[in-house]
This record gives sequence, C-alpha cells and structure tokens, in this order.
Amino acid sequence: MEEGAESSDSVAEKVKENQKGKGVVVVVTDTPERSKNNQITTSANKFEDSPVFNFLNSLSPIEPVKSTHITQTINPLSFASIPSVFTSPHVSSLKGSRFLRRHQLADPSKPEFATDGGNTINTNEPIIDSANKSDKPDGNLNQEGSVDEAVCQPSYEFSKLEVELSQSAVYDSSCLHSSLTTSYDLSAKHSLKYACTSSTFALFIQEASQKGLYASGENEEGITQIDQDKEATGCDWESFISDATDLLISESPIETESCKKSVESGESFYANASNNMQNTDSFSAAGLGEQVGERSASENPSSQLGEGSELKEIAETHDIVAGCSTSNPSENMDDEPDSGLHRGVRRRCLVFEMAGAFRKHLDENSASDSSLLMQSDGNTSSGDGQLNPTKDRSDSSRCVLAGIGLHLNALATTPKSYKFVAKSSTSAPHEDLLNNSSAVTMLEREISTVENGVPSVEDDSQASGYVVNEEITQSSPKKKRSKLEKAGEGEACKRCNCKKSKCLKLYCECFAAGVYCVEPCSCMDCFNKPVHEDTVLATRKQIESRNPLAFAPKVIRSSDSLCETRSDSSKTPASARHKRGCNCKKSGCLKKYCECYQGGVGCSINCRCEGCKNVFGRKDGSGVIGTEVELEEDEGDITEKSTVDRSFQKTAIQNNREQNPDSALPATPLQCVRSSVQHPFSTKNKPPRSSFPSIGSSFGKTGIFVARPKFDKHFETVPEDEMPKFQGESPNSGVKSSSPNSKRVSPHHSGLGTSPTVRSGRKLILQSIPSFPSLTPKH
DNA sequence: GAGTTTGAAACT
DNA sequence: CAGTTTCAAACTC
Repeated sequence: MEEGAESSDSVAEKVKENQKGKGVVVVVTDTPERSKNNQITTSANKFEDSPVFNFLNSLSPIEPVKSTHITQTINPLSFASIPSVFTSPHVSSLKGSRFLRRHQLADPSKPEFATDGGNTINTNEPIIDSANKSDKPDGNLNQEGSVDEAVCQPSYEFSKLEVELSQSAVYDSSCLHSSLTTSYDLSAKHSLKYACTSSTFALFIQEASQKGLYASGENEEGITQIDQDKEATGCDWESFISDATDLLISESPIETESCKKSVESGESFYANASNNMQNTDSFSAAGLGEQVGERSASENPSSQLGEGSELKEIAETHDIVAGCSTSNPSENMDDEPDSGLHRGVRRRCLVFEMAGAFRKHLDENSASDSSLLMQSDGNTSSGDGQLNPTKDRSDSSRCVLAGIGLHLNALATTPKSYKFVAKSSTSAPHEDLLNNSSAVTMLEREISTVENGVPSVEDDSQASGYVVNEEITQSSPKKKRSKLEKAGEGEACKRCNCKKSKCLKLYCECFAAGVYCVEPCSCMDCFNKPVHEDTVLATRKQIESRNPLAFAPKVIRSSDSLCETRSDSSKTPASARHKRGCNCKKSGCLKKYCECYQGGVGCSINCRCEGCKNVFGRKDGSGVIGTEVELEEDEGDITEKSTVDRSFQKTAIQNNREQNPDSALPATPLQCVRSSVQHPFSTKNKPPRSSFPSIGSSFGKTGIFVARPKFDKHFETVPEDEMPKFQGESPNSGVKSSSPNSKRVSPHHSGLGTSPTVRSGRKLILQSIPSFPSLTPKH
C-alpha cells in the first residue's frame, strides 16, 4: 500500500513534470515504469532515468516515423489514399496515436513488453491489494498469486482498449494519446469530464497528477467516481461532442444519439472548424483517447482491484471499453447485447473505418504489424458481434471493412465537404497544403472508390467495406474500372485511362477532379500521384493561370436555385447549368459526350450545341427536367433511347452526387452558395468531384480535411439530423435532377447570385464559409 | 477487348 | 478568338 502510494506520488510528480515538459508520452512511459518501480520499490526519479523508460520513450517516436514512411512508400493504388491521409496533420497525429497504441497493444502481447506489462501489473499490485481488501466478488485478482495473471489480462485488455481507441480516434494526436495513457494510470475518474475540453483536459491532467496514483488509496472512491462519471458521461459526452468535435461523435458512447450528435458536432465543427479544425480534431480525439484511456486505466485498476463488474459497467457505459474492457471476453460477449456495446463498436467501426482499411492494406502489404492490427480489427469485429479479439484477418478484415464501408461511404458522399474544410484551412502554407492536399485527395479517392463500390451509402457498412477493399485490392485496374463502370458507380471515383497526358491535363478525369490517380486507374506514365505532388501542383497552377475556372465545377448551381428550393421546394429549379456550356454537334446532347448531359443539367445559352435534345433542358429552354428522366422521357426526343434514359438517370444521379455535390452535395448548400455565388473562387474550389482542394491549390490542410471526413461521416451516418439542413440546401440545388421536386423551372441562373437569405438560413454555412476563403486558392 | 465516335482540352 | 490537333471518355461492335 505504502509503496503504491509512493509510486502514485512519484507518478503524480512525473505527470506534473510532463505537463510542463514532455507531456503525455512521458507519462505513458511512466506508467509501465511505475509498475516496475512499484515492484522494485524505486522512486519515480529512478524510473524516469531507467533505461526502460528511455526505451519506451524512444519507441514512441519510432512508430510515427514508421507511419510516415508508410505513407510515402504506400502504393498510390490501394494505399495512396490512406497514406495521404496520414500525411495530413491529423493524420500524423493519427499515425502517432495508432502506432503508439499499437505498440502498447503489442507490448502486452509481445514478450518484449511483457516485462513492462509485468511492471504495470506490479504497480497495480498495491492497488490490487487494496482492492482485495475491498474484496469485491467480481474482482479477478483477489489473490496475490493470481494477481499477475489478473494484471496481465487487464493490461492486455487495456492495450486492446487503447488499440480500439486509437482506431476509433483515428485522428487522435500522439500527444493526446500520451495524455490518455497518463490519465489511465493516474485516474480514470476524471477522464470523461476533462476530456470534454482541451482546457479541461489540461485540468484533468493536473488533477490526475495530483490525485494521480491515489488509485491505491482511493481505488474504491475512484471506482465509484468512475461510475458517477459513467452516469455523467452521457452528458459530458454530449456536451463534449457538441462543443468539441465530430470525431468524438463516432466514438461517443451515445449511439442512437451519436448520429444526431455527430451531425450537430459536425455543424459546430464546421462553424469553428476552419481555424481551429486541427485543434478541435486533435482535441476531440484527445478527448476520446483520454476518456478511453482513462476508462481503460480505471478499468485496469478496477480489474486489478477485482472489480470486474465495475469495469464492465464502465465498458458498457463507454463504448470503447465494451469490447476490451472486461477481463473476461465472455462477459463482454454477454454484455454485448447491450446496445451500448454495439453502439460503441459501430462507432469504432466508423472511426476505424479508415484506419482499419489502411491497416488492412498495410498488413497485406507488410505483415509486420499484423498482430496488432489484427487485434484491433478483431475488436472491431467484436463490435459486429464478436467481442473476442479475433486475430483472424478474415474476421478482422470483415469487421474493418464493415466499419470502413460506413466510414468511406460517409466520406464518399461528402467529398465536397472535404473541400470546404480544406478551403477553410487554406490559410496554411502551400507546402502544408500540398501534403494535406495529397492526403485529402487520397481520401477523396478512396471515398469515391467507396462510392463506386457502394451504390447506397446507407447500405450496410460491411457490404460497402467489402466492395471498397475488393476494389482496392483488386489487381487489375481495368477490371475494376469496368466493373465499376458497369455498376454505374463510376463517376464518384475517377479512374482514368490516360496514356499520353500523364494525367497532368484536364483530359485526365482524375486530375481534372483534383484527385490523385489511384490503383484502379489504368493510366500510363502517370504523374498525378502524391509522389509528384510538386509537379501536379505546378501543372495545376499553370492550367489555372490559363483558366482560373479550369478546376471549378463544370456544373454550377445557381444561387437562384437555392433560394427557390428553400422558398419553394416545389419549384426546385434546375438552376444548375454547365459552366461553359457544351459544344455538341452530333450527340444531340443526349450522350455523355455532352458535359451538360453528363452533369445532369440542361443546356443553356452558353451552349453552342447543335440539335440540342438535352433531356435535362434544352438550350432554347424548352427542355424541362422533371424529377428525373421520366418527365423528360415524355419528350419524344428523349424517348428515343431508353438506354440513354437509363444511363441518363444513372448519370443524372451520379452527377447529382458528384457534380452537384460540389455545388450541392456534401456541402451542397454551402458549396452552392459560396462557390457559385459568394466566392468566385469557390467555384474553383469546388471541384465537381471532390476535390480539388485536395490536391492542390485549394487543398485544404490536412487537419481540416481530416476533420471534414468525420463530419461527412456524421453527415451520412446521421443524415437525419443534419441532412435535413444540408439537404435542404444542397440537395435541391445540387441534385435537382435527382430530387423529385427538382424540375427546372428557370433555365437562367447566373449561378453566382447567391441569395443572402439562404445564407442567413444556415448558420453553419455562413460560418463555415468564412473559413473557406483559403479555398479560393490563394492563386 | 478492340475499334470508333465524340467533344473537351490543348495548342497554334 | 478561331481553327486545328490532341486526347481520353463514351460508345459500339
């Protein structure tokens, strides 16, 4: 007991020191050391100096490097997106977090770390003893002899938890992670509350340091507090989510509400995001990590103490814990029924999705970290129904995929949102942007891929996930492409087939869309890859210098449409028009050769087409687009080709998704208004597809970008709440063709005349808009 | 899968 | 700005 108290004190001191100095990482390392010290009965100072401590510290940095390396080395094909993601600031943080966590996870499992784990256990021992005194029936470690095992299990579980957390909190920063670990050792009690805010977080650390190790002495109290925290957690989470960020949402314990919350958070996120995006993201991630870590920590102590029940509760309360928290997987399994667990799992999946997918890819390519990944995956899978950490890749992959699918889908739906984010962040220097942009593009690409793979976003995440993975993994790009094309998905993900342009001209769909070419592309001598980022950017600039709108969405939704849509849903004008208009001579604007048709918009005065029969609207204005093709079909001209109609519908829908999305989709509302109207740049920024921002000029910063995806997720995942808002704007504007309401009433749309009313209507839009200025590329 | 058609993009 | 060439997607077989 005394030893434990001492250790706790020393730990507290360390924590304080860490706060001042290194920070979390150190603390984390301390944890194991502490345990060691406890065993050895050494002072905190000693173990700081101890080689083990140094070793641990050295470890943390190593992994980040790894991650970075991966990003660079990763093939653009399957991994490109992922690596890019990592490149982003958030990503970097993520990397760190992940890897760190992985190590942690690995640590327990691996013999190397076994010692550490043993140490931790030892540190916990005093606590355990106290716990034993308390003699909780549930306690696993009632007996000293069993302590080691019990401790080991807890630590193992803890590692799992961390893994899950890391996965879930993809965006977590390493710093956050460290903080989490710290909190874990010191006290899980405060985690949730403090996690809510960065400031609170700091406070939390302080308190933890102060109360710190008291775990031994105050174990019981700590547990009770934890329970209280659990109860309060919901509120905290909510507040946290609302205040902080989207990311958490996915992870947030509140599942059913998570969507709504996520949406809300997403909004708030946007509002605040532009400048603070990174901070918020990291923060949120940190908050999650902290919460999780703390919880896990609390769990560990509790488990050590022999309070398995409490742990369970905690785990349940906290989704994260659910999978791993309980020392007995079976128990968890039993608990699974709890919506909470599933929820947590799902969230994780959402969060993981990206990470999981990446991991998978990584794993496949490099089996090195497979074990860790597998575990994480297994956890994810647990979420699906299997709490047991399965190491089977297949299972894990499935789980991951599932999770990924959801995530990607969400992202995919919101590629534009990314743009926004990026734009908002634009203030960052180009270089940063480049990296970020690359990351963004990659994400977008993946997203697009996902979309391709998954026609219905809402579909099961799993299905989508599979599709995505398959696509990514598939060796032959052509096949994939053909499949995708056949599927009709295609547009979202651009897969070019360039042979001479090196994918550095607008001929290349990928380049034109502002995304890097990916594996599925069958291009030759492709320079449109992160590796050639400089070239891509330079080329982009060049093209933009020639035509500032070159990368702007080809189809512009006029502000009028937005106003109309809002004012009168019935009218939904097909205000959208092709930026420059088509020049068709033989296709009659009834084939995809026609960009207007392809974009699902009617021809306008700007068009110089001959024999226009555009179903969406003829140049002369005669053509009114009904909901979709159907109305148009009425027209004799259109009826000509049933195939055309079908394809048209598909295209129209796709277009709506893709192009409109720019204007309408994800950010539709925002984008539409801003891009077309307010910010001349915005038009550029909003690449019809996704992304430009990603690549280059506009690129958003990684941070923003990253955040965005989450937001998107929320969006999609929880379309209900927010969707209405956004949809209200965007869908109409962007999708009119798709939207039933959408008939084009007024052919003319300047497109730029944004309606202030619209803006006023949405807070988010307005707020977020300001941040975007960067989008308009500094060019 | 190969070949043709088409129109945008790029070039002059 | 117009005309021509290049290019890759869209389409057809």
